[in-house]
Amino acid sequence: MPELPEVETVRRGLSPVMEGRVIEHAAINRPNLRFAFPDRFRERLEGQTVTALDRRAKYLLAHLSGGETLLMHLGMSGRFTIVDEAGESGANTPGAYSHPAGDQSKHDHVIFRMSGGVFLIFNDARRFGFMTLFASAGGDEATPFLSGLGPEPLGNAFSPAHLDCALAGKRTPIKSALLDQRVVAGLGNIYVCEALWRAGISPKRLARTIPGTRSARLVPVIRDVLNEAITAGGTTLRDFKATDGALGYFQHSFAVYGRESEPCRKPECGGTVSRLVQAGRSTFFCAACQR
DNA sequence: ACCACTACCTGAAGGC
DNA sequence: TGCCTTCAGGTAGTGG
Repeated sequence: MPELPEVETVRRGLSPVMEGRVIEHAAINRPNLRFAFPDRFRERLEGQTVTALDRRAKYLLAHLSGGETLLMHLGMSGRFTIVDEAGESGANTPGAYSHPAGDQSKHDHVIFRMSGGVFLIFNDARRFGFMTLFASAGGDEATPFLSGLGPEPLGNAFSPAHLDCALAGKRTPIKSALLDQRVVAGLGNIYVCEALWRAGISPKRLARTIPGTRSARLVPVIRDVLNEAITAGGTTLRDFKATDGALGYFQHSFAVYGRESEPCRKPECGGTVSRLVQAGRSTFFCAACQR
């Protein structure tokens, strides 16, 4: 599910039911997701007010009044659902908040009850997601999950000059380099494929051949594709939903992703989309117009 | 230091 | 119907 546009869609959905509210109860239904939850996780969350909900790359960051920040990653299958009304089964009773509606849904691993009676349900079938806490005062350096990240692709620090520098000398294919969160933070498999198609750059080209005119082409199309996807509410491939259940619709705008053996959408190109595997991930591209 | 590859986990989809 | 294989939006860790 979640690359930057999907995470941003989730952030926008959660923001009104998290910011300024207190985490009254936190149900942690298993000891770990991808990693173990931190010590005393529930106790450190309960009673805290969420002062702001931010996104950094594909991470959601809930800043807490007590000086810690809750870091959340959706992995491949993580999703948040907002449930407004508590079920009839005494959700106000301490200990009875495991699931608001009682319809035990598999893989509902973490449930927050916020002040105002709203439940936030984190469901993650594959458990590649994770949550942890770190000291807010330390900033990005306070957690290894953030400390090595490259710039936000929609921010000012992401520029052709930055890309030139980050890609210089790299012998890995540009496709893999753009998936490296140290180069630029937030791209995933879909948007890298789409951006390379827009820039007319072959995914097989070595990263070190990009600096210069190709970087200058790449930076604006990366911004464009992410902005368009955010506007579309992200991409729904099989199960991504916003917190209110809305489906993303950027998948209808794909030029190459998932379109193997279909015609290239570039006018006059006449090529066919092909698929290859790079670093264990599918790459979709048009060999005719991507050089 | 770089880079490629595997592991982590479940579920959906396709072939037989 | 059911069993088997393959594939999936990510990233930490390992080993060459």
